[in-house]
Amino acid sequence: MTIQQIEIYNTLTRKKEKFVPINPPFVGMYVCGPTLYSDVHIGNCRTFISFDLIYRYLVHAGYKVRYVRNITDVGHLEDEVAGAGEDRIGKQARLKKLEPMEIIQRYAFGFREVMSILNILPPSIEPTASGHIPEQIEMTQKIMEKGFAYEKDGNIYFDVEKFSKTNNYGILSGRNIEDQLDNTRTLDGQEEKKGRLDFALWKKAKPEHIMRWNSPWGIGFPGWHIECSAMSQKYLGETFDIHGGGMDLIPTHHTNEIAQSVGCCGVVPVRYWVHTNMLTLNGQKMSRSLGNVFLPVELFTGMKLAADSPTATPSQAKLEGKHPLFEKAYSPMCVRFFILQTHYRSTLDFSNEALQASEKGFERLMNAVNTLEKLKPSEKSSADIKSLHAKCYAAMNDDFNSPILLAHLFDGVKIINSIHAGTAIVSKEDLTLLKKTFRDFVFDVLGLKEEKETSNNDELANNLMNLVLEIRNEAKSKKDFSTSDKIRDGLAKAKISIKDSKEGTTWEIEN
RNA sequence: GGUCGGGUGGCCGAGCGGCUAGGCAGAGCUCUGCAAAAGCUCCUACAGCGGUUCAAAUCCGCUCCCGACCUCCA
Repeated sequence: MTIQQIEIYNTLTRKKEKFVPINPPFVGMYVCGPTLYSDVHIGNCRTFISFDLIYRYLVHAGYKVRYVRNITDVGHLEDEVAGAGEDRIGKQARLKKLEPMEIIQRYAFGFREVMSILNILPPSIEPTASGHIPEQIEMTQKIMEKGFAYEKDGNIYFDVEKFSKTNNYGILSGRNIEDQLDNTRTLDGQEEKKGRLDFALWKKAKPEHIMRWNSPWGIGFPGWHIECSAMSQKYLGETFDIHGGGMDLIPTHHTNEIAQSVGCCGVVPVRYWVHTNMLTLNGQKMSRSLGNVFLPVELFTGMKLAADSPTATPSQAKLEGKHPLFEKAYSPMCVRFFILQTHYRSTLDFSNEALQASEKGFERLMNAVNTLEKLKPSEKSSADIKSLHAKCYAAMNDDFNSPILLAHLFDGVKIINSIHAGTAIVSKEDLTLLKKTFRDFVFDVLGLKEEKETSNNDELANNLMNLVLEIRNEAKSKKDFSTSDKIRDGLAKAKISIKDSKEGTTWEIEN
């Protein structure tokens, strides 16, 4: 396998660049993972699906990827402004009388289950912030030694204005620091910080704050951005290839990550910054603060999570009633397909209509994948399979353009169906390539998988269906169509659909 | 208010100077006892107004709408 030449859109330069890893064929990729103070919503899932696509393609393209995706579990401040000094995880722990780590464990379990259901591959390393407190303290110390941070009553703040005198603080967001400082918006509780853009590296814990660790500056907990800098550096080095996350992280989280790393080590931490766009609902970003989020389990079932459900983990959630947003349940692979039909840098608006279109499209694609296995080769080909194969790579090489890839695969679907219908032919060699193309791209790269219950593994069902279909075919051959239609209608009521073809009758269970 | 990104056919979504994706829906035809599936054909759009160019959905300017970020958020 030759390594593909990939172009990646780099937020740093605002254009597509040739992807050249620091130490080929090795690639270091860090993606900001979930903050486990609540359940992941489907908007979060979009980001993880996008990076799963990128990870899968890099691996498929021949790279040896170390993919690090963190879990933030130290409890970021919920309401520093009002002086509450209580983190979200700690707050829930008190209210529900649970240990903080008990809550983390539950959300982590649910998160991993949802990832698995969506066929998102686990990263190479999934480090937790709470497991890397010493690294974060050490990094904070280094930043202080370099003079880019100051202490104030047990809190350590990063000095953005000082940093910006020798560095371009807004290099990622494209904002200049004067504009940001001039921002008329006023925030309360800023008196501790020297500058309004300064951010905490370490926070002193109030007595009621449950998640706490010892540090050179007293009992406290790490700031909101330091864990990603510390953990990426630990596992990928001071400078690594790709750093990703949702684009809402650009102006603050990632901007501060760069400042921390540069402030600590004097080198830029990341070569390619990759950002995914948001999932919207009626044109509005799905977010917790807007309250327009829905959960994967609700989408997969079309049901509403019960108010007293102890968890939103799909396998354990308690559901009640139809979800007002969904006309029906949408399967995980339908959702994945829906997301992959849009480029990762575009916003994607959720709607029943769009989801149902994806459902049909996904089914058509998977039917063709199955048909492909039954095709017989001919002497030569009437379609250009090599070109199709090349176009699939070209699409992915162009900034992981999955919608274009799918468009090409659907061209392939037409070819497959035409061959099956006898209006096109393929050579043996081309058929092998066509099969490889579909297997590689549909399963390995796009990460789609068959969801239909393959009836073959249920001997009882198979035997029964064979008998029923045999009776129906006998009736048909006697032109006893009322009997044959009665069988078909009866099966349809039992959610079993059948299709007559030249090779015989096939059946499947509708989802 | 500042910064950034958008407005594409009935819907979803690519493209980002010439070759006018793809999916879904709709119409007709073929196949079929009828369905379903599949094949063929049709429906040909780029917010508005100017400009640059032999050529613009694609570049430039203005206008109108929408969104994101500036405060935790994928």
